[in-house]
Amino acid sequence: MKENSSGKFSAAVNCPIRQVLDRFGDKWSILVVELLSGKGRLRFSEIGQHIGDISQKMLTVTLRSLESDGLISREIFPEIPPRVEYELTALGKSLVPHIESLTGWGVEHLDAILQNRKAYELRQKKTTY
Amino acid sequence: MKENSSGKFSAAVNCPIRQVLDRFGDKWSILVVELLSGKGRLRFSEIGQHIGDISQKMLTVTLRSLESDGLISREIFPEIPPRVEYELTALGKSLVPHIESLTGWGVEHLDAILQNRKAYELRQKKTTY
DNA sequence: AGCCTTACTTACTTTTTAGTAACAATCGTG
DNA sequence: CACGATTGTTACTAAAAAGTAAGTAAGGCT
Repeated sequence: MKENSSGKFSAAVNCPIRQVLDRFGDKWSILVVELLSGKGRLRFSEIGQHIGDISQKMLTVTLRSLESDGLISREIFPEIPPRVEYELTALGKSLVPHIESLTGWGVEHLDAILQNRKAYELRQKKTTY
Repeated sequence: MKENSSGKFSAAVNCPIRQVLDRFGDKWSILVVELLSGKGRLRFSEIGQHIGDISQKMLTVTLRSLESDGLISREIFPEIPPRVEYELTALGKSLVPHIESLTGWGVEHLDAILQNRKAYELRQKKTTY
């Protein structure tokens, strides 16, 4: 199953969906965007505390890539101990409703999905036996 | 940075956003849903050809998990060689607009993001030097 | 008898992603 | 003069995701 060699893409290779997924398919980016959307402006440690189980390393990595893409801004206060505050840029804010559209669907249909999964498992067991 | 022990979740642990990400953060699921949304009903090999660079294994895995969640249906035709056709269920179809909302944003802002990235790289080089 | 087809499955390897833990920088405080 | 506070970085490790390649089934065709 190889890439087709025509000039056009076969509905998938290098399509915009992939680029969005490559960017937001990671574990923390969308979570940080949503958090900053709800809380406004937060410092490094506050984001970590709100998320609860993110490591310092991944928080740094995630914030850097969001900053690099222009979705959040980073302000350093020259104090000791250091203080750094993050908030969504206009671009970041423009993304929020689209995330919430998706998570809204998730909330609405999560129960149905879990029930489907259970039913599927049962079907598998039956036919295996 | 540990999970907080209060009954409430700190805006993130076990929140719906994570469940959606856990489900659709993989490389192929959303792609398959979008494809079936556009093409209607497709057989296994056709999906593979349209996507272009998915392995048989990952296509099977992806289709199984989508089926298990009730997002797609699977019909086996008892022929030889075998024929199996997939299409979105009502639940799967209900997800499509939300995906397209997100990818629409991606298309609209991808250039800006790429430019931001470039500008960020340059800033890094300057201050490192 | 051997090859073709399609839709898988399985075992194994590689790649990617994330976690852990220790260290750096810097100044105020006890 | 060690310690704490905060925001990181770095090296190393573990785990998850994905890729590769070979095998399976079952009947039709030559």
